[in-house]
Amino acid sequence: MWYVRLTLGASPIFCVRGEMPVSVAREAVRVRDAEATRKRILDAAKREFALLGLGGGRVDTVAEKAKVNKRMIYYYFGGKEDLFTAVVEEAYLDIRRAEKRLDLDSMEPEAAMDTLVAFTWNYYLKNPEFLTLVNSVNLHKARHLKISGAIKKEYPGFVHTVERLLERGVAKGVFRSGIDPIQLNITIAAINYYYLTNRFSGSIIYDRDLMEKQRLDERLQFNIETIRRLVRA
Amino acid sequence: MWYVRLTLGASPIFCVRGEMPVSVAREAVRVRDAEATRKRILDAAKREFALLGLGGGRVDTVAEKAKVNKRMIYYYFGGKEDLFTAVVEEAYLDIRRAEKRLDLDSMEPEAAMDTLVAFTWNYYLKNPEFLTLVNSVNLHKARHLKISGAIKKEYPGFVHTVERLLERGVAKGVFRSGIDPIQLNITIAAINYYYLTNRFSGSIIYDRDLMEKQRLDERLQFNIETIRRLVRA
Amino acid sequence: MWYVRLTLGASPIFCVRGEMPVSVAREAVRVRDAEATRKRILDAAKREFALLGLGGGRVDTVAEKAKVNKRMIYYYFGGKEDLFTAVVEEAYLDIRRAEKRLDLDSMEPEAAMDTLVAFTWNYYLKNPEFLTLVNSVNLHKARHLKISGAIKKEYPGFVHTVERLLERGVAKGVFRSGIDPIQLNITIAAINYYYLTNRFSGSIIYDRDLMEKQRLDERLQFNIETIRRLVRA
Amino acid sequence: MWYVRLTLGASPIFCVRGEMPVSVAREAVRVRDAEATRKRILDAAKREFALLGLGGGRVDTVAEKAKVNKRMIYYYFGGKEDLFTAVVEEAYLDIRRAEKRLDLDSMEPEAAMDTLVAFTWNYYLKNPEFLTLVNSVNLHKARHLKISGAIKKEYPGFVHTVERLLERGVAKGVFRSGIDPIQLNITIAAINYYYLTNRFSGSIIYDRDLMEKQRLDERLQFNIETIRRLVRA
DNA sequence: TATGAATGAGTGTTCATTCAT
DNA sequence: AATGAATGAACACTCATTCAT
Repeated sequence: MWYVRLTLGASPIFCVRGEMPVSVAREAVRVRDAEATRKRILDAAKREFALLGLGGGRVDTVAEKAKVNKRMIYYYFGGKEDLFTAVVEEAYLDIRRAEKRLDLDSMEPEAAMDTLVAFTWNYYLKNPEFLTLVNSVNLHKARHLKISGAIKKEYPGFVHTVERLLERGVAKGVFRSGIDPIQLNITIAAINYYYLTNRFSGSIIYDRDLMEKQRLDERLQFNIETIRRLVRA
Repeated sequence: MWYVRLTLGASPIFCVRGEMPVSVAREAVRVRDAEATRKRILDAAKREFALLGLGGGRVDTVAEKAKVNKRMIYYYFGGKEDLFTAVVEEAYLDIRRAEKRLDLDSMEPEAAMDTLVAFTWNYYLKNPEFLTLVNSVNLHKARHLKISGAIKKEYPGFVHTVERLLERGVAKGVFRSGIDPIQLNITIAAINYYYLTNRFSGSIIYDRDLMEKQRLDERLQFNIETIRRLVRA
Repeated sequence: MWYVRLTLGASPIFCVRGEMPVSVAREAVRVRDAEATRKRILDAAKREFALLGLGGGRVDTVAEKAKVNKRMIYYYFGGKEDLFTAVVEEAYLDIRRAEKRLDLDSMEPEAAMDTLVAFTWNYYLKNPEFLTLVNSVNLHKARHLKISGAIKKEYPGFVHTVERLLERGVAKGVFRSGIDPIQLNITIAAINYYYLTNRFSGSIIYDRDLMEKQRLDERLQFNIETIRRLVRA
Repeated sequence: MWYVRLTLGASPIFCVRGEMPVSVAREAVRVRDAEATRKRILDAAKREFALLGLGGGRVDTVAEKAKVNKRMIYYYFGGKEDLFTAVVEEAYLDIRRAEKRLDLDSMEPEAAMDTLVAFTWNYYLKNPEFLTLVNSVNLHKARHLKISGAIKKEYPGFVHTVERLLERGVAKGVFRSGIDPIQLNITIAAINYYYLTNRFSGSIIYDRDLMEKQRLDERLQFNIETIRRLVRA
């Protein structure tokens, strides 16, 4: 669509519009890439919401960070809350995709368990936005998680993987029986998550820089040991 | 406790105190009371910030909840962030005060350890605002915690208590040696905290109501067991 | 002057301009017009700040007077102080533009000097906002003037004009030599400015309506005479 | 008056009051000095309003500066505008009192005229608050000056002094006749006032520090010369 | 698909002023 | 004469969202 606007000084007088002749369009049209724009918005939003939460995050800032017109956020996502929902969904699917790549089924039970703990630790360490996003989700009572069907489909598979892992360990005689895979799963998440999400208050309370390289390595070992002792026969 | 204060205009002259006779208490009248107003604001703010975070919490709502004029918040606390700081400080001191009352030093090491886990669990369960406040503090990189000197004074004592507890267990031959009290402490907090703070997302992800009475009891037992196995010789 | 702009979406393609045919002008329609909105805000702000000063002027009132949404003031100017800065800059440039049109260089020195005094008087008389704006600027120690580069560029030219005027008068033998053009300039401004800016207190103090037509004419003559006597050989 | 207040914890229960027994009063009573308090408020207010104008000046700040309870301002002056009125009145009377001390009547006309110009210059230079106060008064169309009767009584005397001075000069043959004493008076004020009140914008516009010692001396000489030439026969 | 301009309801904060003692 | 606590209206400024092109 092209426009012809007639203005008197700075005041617009009238305006007509019509179809763009092909020859002009060829030269004038800027490359527009819907999927890339959507992705840029989503990435920017993840950073913004991770940094300031849903309440503190600003639509304007997201638009700036994504280098898109603010209007595009509404075009692609509908509104702030929907954008947040999309960010959360993507974050939850991302970690699940990474977990899938672990292929725990093909490892020995003990090694698989250590691997799972180490993976969780490293994922949280390298994707700290995930932690604050999960906190934000829970601050709002998971209202933004309920909507998403994709997540519900992905997660049972994961619990099942841990269940199989426990069963294989019991069969091999290295894990004790009767451990609830969900409780275990929560505990693995907990010991990694808490240390990192509360690293700021922790560093003050315990008067110790929890993010020093050596401290981090220590913590991972401590957590692996905690889970080993929890599951062993 | 009652007080009699003799003042000349506004200048205090002297003050005595004693037990309140019932007959007078009956007639107690609400008048201007700075300390009570301050407290009402602080309580309302704790609820508001716990519910919506620092970014989402509204000064107007705090004033409404506290039934005070909005201006009073600025009169007593200076501003929103300072109010949040005051809320956080009080929350951290509250849990510390409760911990102190446990008197772990007078218990056998094994019982003391179970007690500590159970106390942590129950405190979080009954004071869920504490969890969201801590999350908010960390979302803002503990900026609001740094200022407070009172907190820094209180906490080393707690770590020391756990340290003594571990030492006593080692001496008795029931705990293994070489456990870092801070790592242990973080783990105890983690396994209780994570389950409760992420109860909403957890209930969806695991398709299980994590807040059912029986589930809660189960989790406490699971956590006690986790720590027992972690520390035992 | 009219413009025809061809745009593809929002991207300008080409633009031509020419004289406006009357028939089209008649149908002129108000549409979205950034420049006009900006101008309306600036005009309203000038009136508001001139009336009540920077401290007393209200952003809300400016928005009302300009018939724009209050948000637009922040959109176009950033904030109250920046708006004031813009108002001040425009006011200073306006008087300079008017001074330029005088073309003192083409007049005989004596006439040019009288003209300059009369111009200053009449400009202040017809643009009383300028006087209060200058007062406001100085109340705030010219903080809002320092920023503007455009003003600094414009003013040396004016001093130079007066300098040339004095030189021509000296050469012609009608003005005495050794007069500092800046001191002269300040005095010309002073005798006109003071009478008008302090017209309210003056009318009370001297118990005389300083703004009566005859009084005003008298004052202009008095001022012309003052400067004549000051510069004459 | 003394008070006995009974409080339960922090909540006040009841309160009685009575006359202070003399023996206690002797020791407890703080010196209270109404006139001194009033003066402190007035001084603080003059500084505040001179600095920020009526719109920008804050009652709180005045109270702080005066080290009195804010309530006292209302007790002594009624309100902000009344306080401003009082400040303005005092400022106008102060300069009149100083002018009176000049005793121009006992000097030769030429010397008296120079003295008047120099006095005006020096008074403005040493009391810059007077200049901004006058500006503020006029910004508000002298609304705060109209009320005051004391001023109206004082000022005619001054005009009369200048009138006599002119007459004496004419009689002596050193001043020309026909000069309006009010116009002269305004001009004397103007050339001193404008330079100083607009010192900030002037220093930028003319790219010259108008407040340098030498510049100030120059200006005074320039002004004396201006008036000499204006009045001389 | 993309954009600059516009909006109304809020958001933290401050103001001059008054109350009760 | 003096004070600390309290108030409501207003303040500058920001928010998520929509309009018109």
